Amino acid sequence: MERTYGREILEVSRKPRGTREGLPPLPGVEEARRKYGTITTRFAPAPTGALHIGQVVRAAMLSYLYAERYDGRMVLRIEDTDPRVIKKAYYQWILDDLRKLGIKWDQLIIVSDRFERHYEIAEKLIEGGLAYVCTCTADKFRKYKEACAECPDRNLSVEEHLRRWNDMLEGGYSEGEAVVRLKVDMSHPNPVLRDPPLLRIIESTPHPLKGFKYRVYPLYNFACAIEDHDSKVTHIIRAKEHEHNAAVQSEICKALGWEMPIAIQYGMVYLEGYKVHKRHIREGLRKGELSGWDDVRLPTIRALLRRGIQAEAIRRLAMELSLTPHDIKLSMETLYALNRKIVDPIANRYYFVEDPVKVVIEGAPLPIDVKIRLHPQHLERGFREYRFLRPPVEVYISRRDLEFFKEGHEVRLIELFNVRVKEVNEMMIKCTYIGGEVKQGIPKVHWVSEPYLHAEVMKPDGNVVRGIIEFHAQNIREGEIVQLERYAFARLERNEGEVLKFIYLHN
RNA sequence: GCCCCGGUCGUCUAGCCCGGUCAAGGAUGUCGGCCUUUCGAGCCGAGGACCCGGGUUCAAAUCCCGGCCGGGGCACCA
Repeated sequence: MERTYGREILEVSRKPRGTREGLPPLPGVEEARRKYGTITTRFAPAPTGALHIGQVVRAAMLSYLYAERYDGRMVLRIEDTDPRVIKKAYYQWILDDLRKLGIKWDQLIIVSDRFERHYEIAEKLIEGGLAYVCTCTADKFRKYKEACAECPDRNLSVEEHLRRWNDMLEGGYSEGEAVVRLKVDMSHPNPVLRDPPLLRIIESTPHPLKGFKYRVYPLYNFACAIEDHDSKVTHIIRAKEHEHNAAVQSEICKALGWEMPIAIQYGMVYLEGYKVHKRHIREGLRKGELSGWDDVRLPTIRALLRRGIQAEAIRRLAMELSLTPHDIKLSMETLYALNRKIVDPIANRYYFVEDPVKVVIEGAPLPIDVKIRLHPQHLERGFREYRFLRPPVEVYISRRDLEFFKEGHEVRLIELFNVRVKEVNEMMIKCTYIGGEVKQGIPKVHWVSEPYLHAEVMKPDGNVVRGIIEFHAQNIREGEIVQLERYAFARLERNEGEVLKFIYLHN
């Protein structure tokens, strides 16, 4: 008798193997639709600087893509609840950067417009005995927290706390002297749940939008709970640094009888070779080491766009990364690979020669006319045309290609003709013409001839490479991405007439 | 110290919930070849991973326990 251990019947055919098609499903979509009619995601940055790739590629992009996929809504919320760390300019930057990435939102909330609402909720919680005004110093409270002890204020009457709350609003307490806390449990195993703070006083720094109008400001968790609820957010997508915040928000919701949205905390995103902390960036900016938030050395959206990274590449990257819970070390190479495929068909080709070396060719059958395609797969875009009338024929090659120019060796000047190297010295290379037909098996080298233009390419490390570029490059529009053949893809940032200034994209 | 999360090719990811189809798929990078008047794109091929140890089971990448490693949090920041 044969015994089979395998399943005898292949019941359901399982999910297809291999590449995932699009985004994995979001949990709780059907339930959210039943309850709220549609799903709503949100992206809630603080205006503390320019958005960077790590922040955007998941939190922002996936919030948008999921909203789009499920035909839901996306809320963009500016978390401007700490006037000490935010700046006015960044509000607009956030909107601009997101728009350039093709991210569209259905509702924009500036949290500072909503403080009255926050006060209303705070008062409600205090009235219900669910929150209280604590006058411990931060230090002192930390001690209570460590000891799982309640602070004496906690059990004062509701009337007293209401009085204190009023004092907070009216100016009876100064910065640091009072804070509203949610009454949870001072001996909760998770320390963040031991009566977390909800609102605090900031009176010495004017708010960039509201000035000194308010002196009581909500903390992140309180603002999130209220704003997510009021704008009917069903799915929160954020990094796992917020894991414990989800628990706090859940407690706030519970106290208010609200339902907590589904919170998905994805793993940390580390960018290989970058320091993404805003602290580092601000420091570099202050010291003048960085030219701005769009400095090419930075992984900010502004810098990436400036270099020529396409919104579509970031979108594809987001799809690829999705919402996995483990930490990842993201390599820029992955982004470059995606971008390269997008940019390759659009980028016209030009010859750029870094650190030029002169090549003099004798014996060429003049005149010679050559037409070089702007793009190898798109003839319709036209040509770069050249005419050599009188001897000697002179071109420049890149010093990097010097290795091919050994006496007696043959080299093809791409799209021009083949030469044999006669003599190499410090100043120049002398060659003889040996035919125009494409010859296989010999090195092919690009070149630039007179009249040429000067070009500068700013590399990702901030260094500038200088060289010469063909005359036809003056047709490149500012902002256009081209391929400097056998060198790199680059974006023309400025055409200064005599000098073209490029930003290096990737090879 | 306390509270949490996670560990599949170098990297990113599929599979894990519902154990067998997985001697683990895709992408990227690497190497080789083709194509191409680019070191780009495209095409073909190669190499490359289930953290470790127990347990459950006929069968474990998948379930359970322990360990190890990585990460986050313990702000009157977000």
